[in-house]
Amino acid sequence: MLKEERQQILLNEVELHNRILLTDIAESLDVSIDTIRRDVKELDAENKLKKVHGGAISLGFTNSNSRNTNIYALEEKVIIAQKAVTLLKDGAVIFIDGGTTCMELVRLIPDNLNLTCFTISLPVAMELSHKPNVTVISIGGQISKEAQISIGANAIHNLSEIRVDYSFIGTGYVDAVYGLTEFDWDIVQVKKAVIKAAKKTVLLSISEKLNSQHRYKTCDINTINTMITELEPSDRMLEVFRNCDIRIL
Amino acid sequence: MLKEERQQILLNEVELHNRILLTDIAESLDVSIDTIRRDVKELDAENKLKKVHGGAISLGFTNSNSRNTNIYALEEKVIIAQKAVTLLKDGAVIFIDGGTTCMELVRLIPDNLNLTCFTISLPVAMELSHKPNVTVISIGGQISKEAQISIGANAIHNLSEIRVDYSFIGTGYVDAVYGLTEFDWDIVQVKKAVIKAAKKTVLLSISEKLNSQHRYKTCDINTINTMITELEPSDRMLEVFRNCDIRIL
DNA sequence: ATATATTTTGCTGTTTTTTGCAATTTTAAA
DNA sequence: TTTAAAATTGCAAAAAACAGCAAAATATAT
Repeated sequence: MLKEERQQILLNEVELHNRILLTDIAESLDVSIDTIRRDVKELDAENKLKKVHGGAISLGFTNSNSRNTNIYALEEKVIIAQKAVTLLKDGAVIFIDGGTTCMELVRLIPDNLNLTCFTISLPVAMELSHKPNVTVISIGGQISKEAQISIGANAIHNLSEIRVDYSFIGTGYVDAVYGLTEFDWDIVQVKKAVIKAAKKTVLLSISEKLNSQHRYKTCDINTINTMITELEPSDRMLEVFRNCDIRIL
Repeated sequence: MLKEERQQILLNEVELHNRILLTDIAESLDVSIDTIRRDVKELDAENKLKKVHGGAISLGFTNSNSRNTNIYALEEKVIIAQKAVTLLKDGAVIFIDGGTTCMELVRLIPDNLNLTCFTISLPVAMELSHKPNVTVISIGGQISKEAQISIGANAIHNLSEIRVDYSFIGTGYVDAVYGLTEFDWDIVQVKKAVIKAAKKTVLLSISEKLNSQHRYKTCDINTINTMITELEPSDRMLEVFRNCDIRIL
């Protein structure tokens, strides 16, 4: 295999998942980890990606949620997404939030599934548009440069005029007592509108975010109808949430 | 075997597989590896492929795979985009259409320029969101899978409520007599709304599209205030347009 | 046709690049 | 703090590139 090939595969993987683990790539390409490490170092020097401890992340991703995002959590997010797709019924009308976990959900939507999807996220809309049987409706508004989602009064107004079966949302922080919270005020406002626009709200959150909180509150925990984490529903970490009238997958 | 023959086989292989290994080719053509090495060196010098350690890769290898930049008529589109950026004034409020030519315009927007940009295109919105001093507003609506732009009643309604200084638009076909035309009815409707929303409309079009027409009409040619092609304004191909009260760049 | 020049090709030894390994240092998580 | 994973460094083996040379093939001139 040519070096260029390998590096191209690296870039594709980074672009696809926003992040890679050196060990995973080394194993799947059957080369030593040192080789991958050197490749990543070169690509970083060429400004094609950003090297981080243990892996690499895409450039567009560096400034966005760097502190909020753990490159190791890819597997967890895929597990969550796999659970979430089981909720999708043919012909459903749903909303999909931005964020990497929701993005994994979108990638796992089977090609034969008929859906109508609303979203505020530009990357999600782009990815959805490749699904042949999904009708995509983008919610317009001012674009948040960090999150690449529509925010502001216009987005909220547009959301006020729709009603979907399910909303699949992410959150910055979640806690049984303080509910869903965010770092950013504008994002909270949009999320509130998203929740209001849905008959049922499904929260996708890696366990790492459980029992954490921040400045601004999106909603109480019992506003959420279903919570999906990568943990087993019986995990004792989820005990506090089990008393909140939430279905846990 | 003739040298030219061998080099043509090399190029075909590169085109077909995007990459070749010198050892493989040498073996399958039953010549020494040095010969292949020399061939590749020549072809590289002629810019027919790119020589790398151990083999060769096709010229578009790095670009085409990572970014989906359509290299078709790229040169011309960059020239057009360069002319278009000169129209951008600090603090302007503009609309940018979808399409590869408009995408090039976005890429050339200088980082220090303050702008407010409306767009119906998902890729344009994504690219714009990387510009630090550009406020991006995405016009929502149903997403056209082919064009990756918002179409439909909602998009048109949203456009009806804005008024920008300049609209930069592309078109499928343009003709002095038949005006701007498209293959797709829905896209025509959105473009009409875009033009209505702008004080001045700037058409970006490669010369290849001049004097071509299709089924559905967006607008008359004199609705356009400025037309930008990659040709010199004095080019005789533009003569027919010069009588239409259009500024030609 | 013959001799000469030019190009092409394969071979040899040398240099460079790539890659994997081991020892050590650094980093980050418990 | 402790500990495990990851990064770094130096090194050596293997693969590839390179330069120079000579033989073979082709072209050109006499």
